[in-house]
Amino acid sequence: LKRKKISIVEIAKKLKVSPTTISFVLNGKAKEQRVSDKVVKKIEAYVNKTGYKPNAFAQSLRTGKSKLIGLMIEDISNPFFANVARLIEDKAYENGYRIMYCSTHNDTDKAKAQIKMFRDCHVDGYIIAATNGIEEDIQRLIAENEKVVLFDRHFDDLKVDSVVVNNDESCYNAVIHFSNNGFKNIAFITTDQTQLQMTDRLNGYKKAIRKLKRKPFVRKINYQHTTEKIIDEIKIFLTEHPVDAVLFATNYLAVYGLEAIHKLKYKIPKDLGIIAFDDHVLFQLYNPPVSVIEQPIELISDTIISRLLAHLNDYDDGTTKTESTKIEIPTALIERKSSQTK
Amino acid sequence: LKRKKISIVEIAKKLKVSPTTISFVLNGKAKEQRVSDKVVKKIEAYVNKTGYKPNAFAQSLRTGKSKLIGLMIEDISNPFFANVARLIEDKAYENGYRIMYCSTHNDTDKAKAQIKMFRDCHVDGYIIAATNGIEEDIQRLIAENEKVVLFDRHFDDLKVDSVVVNNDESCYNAVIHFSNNGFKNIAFITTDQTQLQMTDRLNGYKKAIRKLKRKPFVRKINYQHTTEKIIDEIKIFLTEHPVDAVLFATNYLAVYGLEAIHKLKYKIPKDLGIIAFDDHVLFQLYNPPVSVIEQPIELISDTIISRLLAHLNDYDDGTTKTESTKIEIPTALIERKSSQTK
DNA sequence: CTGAAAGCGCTTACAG
DNA sequence: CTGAAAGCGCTTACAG
Repeated sequence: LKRKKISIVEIAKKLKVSPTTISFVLNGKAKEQRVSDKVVKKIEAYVNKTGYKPNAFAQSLRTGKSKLIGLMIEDISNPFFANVARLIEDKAYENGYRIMYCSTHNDTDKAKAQIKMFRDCHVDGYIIAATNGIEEDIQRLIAENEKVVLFDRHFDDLKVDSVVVNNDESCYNAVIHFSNNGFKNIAFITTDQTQLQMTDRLNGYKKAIRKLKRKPFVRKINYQHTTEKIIDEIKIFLTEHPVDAVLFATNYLAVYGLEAIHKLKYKIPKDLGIIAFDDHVLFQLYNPPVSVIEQPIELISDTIISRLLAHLNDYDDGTTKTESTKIEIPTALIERKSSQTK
Repeated sequence: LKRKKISIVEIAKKLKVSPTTISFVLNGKAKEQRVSDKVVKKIEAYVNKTGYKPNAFAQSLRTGKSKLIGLMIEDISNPFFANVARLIEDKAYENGYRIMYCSTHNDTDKAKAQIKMFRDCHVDGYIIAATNGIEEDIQRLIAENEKVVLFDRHFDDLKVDSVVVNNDESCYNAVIHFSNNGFKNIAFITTDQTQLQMTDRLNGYKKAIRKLKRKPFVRKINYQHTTEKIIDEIKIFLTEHPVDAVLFATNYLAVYGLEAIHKLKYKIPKDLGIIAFDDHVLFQLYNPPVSVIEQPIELISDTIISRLLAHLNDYDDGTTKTESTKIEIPTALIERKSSQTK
């Protein structure tokens, strides 16, 4: 019942040429193999007419390449990851690659299982927003000469491509911006996760506070807690400390923070200035609009996929070998109403 | 450099059995083929020790099955679709299937291209939240005996499994709930899209309004407009009509609506009652919390995947043939503060 | 109870 | 310029 797919051998018979010749034409080796123009035309005409597509399983089995890229992110419902995923997918497609997704929700076991899964699927390359505890697994991939690009988070002592933003400097600048706008007691609300990108953000905050000779106010929230509990914790923190500005280390913490502030009936920015790390559709809609440290998603995505493609092409050449490197991309501080002069 | 994957033939040599026997054991046909216990134990021990996984490309090439399901949704950043996707993926995994995603963003051309793409990838089954204009493409899949389950939207005259909620009745009930809580002039804000699930929602609203002998207030918003424009349009609609309650046909319209209401400085529910179709994390956080028509995501996901698996198993049997049917799943009206007695 | 052999649909050295 | 043949790693009739 199922429509039988036509094979290269059947086309060969019909066109009275060999499968070899067809394969050459299909893979752009017509010139190289000096296939006659007449034959090329004949084959191309037939393929266009019938819409013949080679069986990808047979190709992968034969060549050992899957034309598949494994993309591991934290959470597809986070707009940052959703957008990066979409942009990477588009660019990958243009280059003949397909994407296999997965979300880890910061679960180390899930991440480890997923890497195994990618391996079992013979992906040609890996793009990974790492969780804690998978350093060894990534180390193993590299040792086996797999093509890997990390992003959003990186490991300091791993010889691997990584694409990150300048977390440290971004937070430093945000605190200075608060200060320039008259805010004095500037707090930092972050998660209790020990991933490098989070500790970098904290370090940037601390550095600025030291520079300003101010008192630091840091609250680390347990990410596992329920929404309600997180909101409560932020409320309590804000009432117990004499702060007049808050830098939130992630967009979701800021969403919860806005709710806490609303419940406390604090006015933004009069009672409390706000900046969030990472944009969110709400921050533009909110009243007043919320200032953010914006990550340049397109540049990040382009950089990731370009690096990976470079490595993937290495493999074909055998001669060249792209060096692995850490690429730091600058953020932009979008100054909306929530952090303007009191 | 790349770690060479071990093959079934090499294992066969090492274990001094035939590849056939290993294949039987791996595919659970040991009993059926009366492979001796001793040999089964030997093979299983080796497989567990080495973590051998058969090459999926070779399997697919040989069997003609990919163990892949194509999942087409509107937008992965919409929490409804994100959650459905995650639940379906989990259930599919348990049954040995992997998922290939794509988002259509309601673009007919993209949807058509994606169906082709799924075909080229030899997916065993299709789960589709249809856009307009792909009725023929789905019709063609069915004609070719592909396994298809539609969800969220359906086509009336297509003989295909579809899993939808009772859009009509849900909106009817929401309007009646407004009325029972003392709201009189109840508006419906929806999109200008003509998909069946949207027109069903409108019909439910109209039916209730007729039943209540009230005046209908309907505003259809162009979904292509910018966020700012949509908010403006809602503001204008609310000021120009004497309404005291609004039922929003989608969660995103309600998010924009809340912003419009905020700008108008209307109090909820005193000045305006609110109900949204489909939940959203904000609606629980909002002050006051927003009543919603909740779609039972887990039941929906389970139903979709169960139906598809049933069809997929049909194919193996050859004898049974699961009948296609439309399954309507009831929603629940979550009564939060925003629609309570004025 | 077990194994040798064919074949899924490609690509690629190799021969001419 | 073109084609016959081997082989990627499986599964499955078939033979014993």
